[in-house]
Amino acid sequence: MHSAYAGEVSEEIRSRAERKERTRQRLLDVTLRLIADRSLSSLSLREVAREAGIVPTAFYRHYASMDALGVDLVDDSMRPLRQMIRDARRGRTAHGDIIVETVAVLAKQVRDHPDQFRFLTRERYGGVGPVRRAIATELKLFTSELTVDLARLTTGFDWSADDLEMAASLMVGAMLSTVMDLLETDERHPEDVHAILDKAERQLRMIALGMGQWRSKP
Amino acid sequence: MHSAYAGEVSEEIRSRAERKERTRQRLLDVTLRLIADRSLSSLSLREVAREAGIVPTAFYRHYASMDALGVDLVDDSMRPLRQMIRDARRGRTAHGDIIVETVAVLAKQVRDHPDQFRFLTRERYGGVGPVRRAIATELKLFTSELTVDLARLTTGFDWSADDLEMAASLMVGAMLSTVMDLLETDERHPEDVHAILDKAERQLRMIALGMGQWRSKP
DNA sequence: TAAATGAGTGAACAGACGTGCACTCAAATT
DNA sequence: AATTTGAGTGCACGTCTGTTCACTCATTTA
Repeated sequence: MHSAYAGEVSEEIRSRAERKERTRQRLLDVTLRLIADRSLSSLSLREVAREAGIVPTAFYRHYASMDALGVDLVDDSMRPLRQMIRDARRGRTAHGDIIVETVAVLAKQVRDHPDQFRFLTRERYGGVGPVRRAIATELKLFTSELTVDLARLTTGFDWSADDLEMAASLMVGAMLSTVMDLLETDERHPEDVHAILDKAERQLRMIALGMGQWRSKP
Repeated sequence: MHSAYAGEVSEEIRSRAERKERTRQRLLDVTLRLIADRSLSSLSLREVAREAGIVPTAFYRHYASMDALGVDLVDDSMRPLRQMIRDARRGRTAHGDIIVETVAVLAKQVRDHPDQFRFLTRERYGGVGPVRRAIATELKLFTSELTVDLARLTTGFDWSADDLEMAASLMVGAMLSTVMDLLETDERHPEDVHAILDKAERQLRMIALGMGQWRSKP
């Protein structure tokens, strides 16, 4: 619980700005941890402050409200998703099945950052206005990244921009469903996880088959 | 606001059980209305009671907690979805495009029962445990209904049960995404609604194309 | 007709909440 | 070395919460 050498293991903190940043990060971390099985709106400012080891009023030195913290948390939680795109693109250049690689990357990111993904999927529609809009914006960005990738894969088939976006959002939707299924699965049942990932692969493969047959309206 | 003839327009209520049922229904109605832009967990028992015109303690005559009310509300909100299946099946027997009919039915149900759909999509992942599980159960039922329909349409192509379920859940996912998009769209912009429905049609059509190419593993 | 039932009342409680205000006291600035 | 800054403190407030308890009184039951 407490290491006698903790103070010597971690770097010394002298700067005031640095201390503030630490506290801010701590606020984000405990919030993410606390909403593992509840919604952000059911979380009180006092509870977050208490868990972060500061007095309620000190919270205001960092955020004007819990909503503001929530919006900030969206940025923070999007990092694993952005990393996912980079990893997936790297996997693409290597030999092997694109779909298998993509699902594998997805599974790894969800396994490594469950709280972030839980927050995003939970608050995507269930959250309060500002948070919901922030997530919608980021996911639209994510979808348009995928649209770019799809455009590269469909050169010569004259897909319309609208159809590319349609296909991309279908894929993103399937992937988000997969994420939520993964998060609701007890990780001590590896066969369940495998079934979910297998289903995700088949779904993406079926969409790919559909794309192969698709012809955009002129 | 108040009609002088209100008492004469509606039926007289004498039975006690009937009065209780009215109050219960009123609790469900005001709850559905109040969470139009918030989550169920951010709603207080007192607020619901106040809006329903009863004293807080009278709430307990109907439900042991807000969670219990939430679970009951899932049943209530599922009615439009069940109606949707029936309507879609009826549309199927008539001449015309299955997909166009299905999307039209979906659009109509969402337009007629926005609060119910909002509740379901909001609390599906964002909600508290019991409500989330209740919704998951009902949606699984919905998906298996669709699986049955798909089985009928794919006779002779020896699809495995697993693959049928995979395709059905892909479709359900696309439809739920459509629902959420519809709910977030200002209904005073009919062209936005049209764009969303058009996208939904194309997505379902693309899945259908994929299914045409699909061969289940033996 | 008399008794039992049960939906709804009203006061009271202990606890949690958000936020205002005056404060401390290192670190940063001058 | 003297001054300013600002993250974090401690207290106080008014409000809202869930839940308890003893109650009323119309409807139902016996």
